[in-house]
Amino acid sequence: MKSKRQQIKDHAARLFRKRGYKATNMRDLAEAVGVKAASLYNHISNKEELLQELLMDMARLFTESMANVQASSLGPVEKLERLIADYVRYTVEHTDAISLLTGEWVHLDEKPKQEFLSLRDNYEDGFRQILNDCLATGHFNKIDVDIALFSTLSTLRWLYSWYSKHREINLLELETQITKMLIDGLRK
Amino acid sequence: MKSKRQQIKDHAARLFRKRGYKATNMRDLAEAVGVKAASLYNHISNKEELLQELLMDMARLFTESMANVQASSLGPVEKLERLIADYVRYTVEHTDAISLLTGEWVHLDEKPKQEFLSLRDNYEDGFRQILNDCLATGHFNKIDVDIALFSTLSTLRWLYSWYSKHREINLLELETQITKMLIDGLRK
DNA sequence: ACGTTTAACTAACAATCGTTAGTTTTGCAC
DNA sequence: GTGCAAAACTAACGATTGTTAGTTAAACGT
Repeated sequence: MKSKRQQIKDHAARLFRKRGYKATNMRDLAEAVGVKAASLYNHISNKEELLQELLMDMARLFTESMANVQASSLGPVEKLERLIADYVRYTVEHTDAISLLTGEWVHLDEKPKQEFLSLRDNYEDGFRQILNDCLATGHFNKIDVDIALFSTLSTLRWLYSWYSKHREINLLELETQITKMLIDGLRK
Repeated sequence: MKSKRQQIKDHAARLFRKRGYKATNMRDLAEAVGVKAASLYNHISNKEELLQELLMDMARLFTESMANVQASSLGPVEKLERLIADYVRYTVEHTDAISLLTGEWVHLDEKPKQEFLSLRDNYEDGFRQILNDCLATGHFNKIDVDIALFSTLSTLRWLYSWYSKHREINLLELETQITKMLIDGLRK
């Protein structure tokens, strides 16, 4: 059974996603958990800690994913496929928390915000590197690597919203489709 | 010279984007405009009206774009190209307001929220229709139209954030690259 | 120059928020 | 059953918020 702290974090993720961090108050969060507001503070130290942990938990997941891929001996395209597959899986498994990555980090205090953005930048750099290796194989269209990176990450970052309306889809099928979409593109 | 009301809306867009709607207070907005908070109410009726108008102004732009494309006699691929070109142009011309489309609409009251989402759904439906026509020409990979739609719109919706870090790029060049990226995809 | 409208200001309100203090209840070790 | 720690509760605080009332200054047509 999940710890009370984790239950609070789960409900927080759902509410932060639905109404935004700033518009979510501790009394509503408490009600969702089934408790009075003051009782939350037996398990957490403050509101921002919740956002901080939710974001950092996810950021660490992506950092791990990147480290594993980079340490592997796969070819560049297989590496790209692995990154995409991880992203899709994280999205399916942590839809609410993942959704916070897009916009809610602006509400972090300066220090944790920089920490978060730093991890995010590292991930992007790793992604760019691998994408660059892919383009260099000659099996891809000549396209600006920054544009390709941005477009790919955009699709992945929005996936949570699409997935929320298509929960019935199979994880593997989703991975396949997204990979095909991103790597093969539209035109024959 | 811009009306005071428009100046307020411009500053609101910038602040709403930077800190989020809920985290932006009327005193800070007033200071940005160069006025005391109470003075804002000589030009606007309340805070939410600002968000509402900013979002609706953009939504109307997209509705127009779609109507024009649909009324044209272009082929499906040209229609798609036109939609993409419009989106890119709007992003460059109204970067701050466009950025609000992604997440800040959740803070609208129920009625304007439904109105906004309705326009958004109509746009998506129009886009899906045209994308479907494209796929039917046989010059594209066989791919789920919902996935293709989602991926395409994701890229366009995130464009503002990429553009903000690459302001030096030429509008036409950006249009070309994005179109190429989205329509040709990565692989030869 | 004068009167009127427009828009600025000061001050303060009512509501809401995150959080703390102090107290009571719960649940488990023995 | 008793004692103790964990976690719930009530009540209230100080700060911040959007907004209004009432007043003064600026701008403009005549």
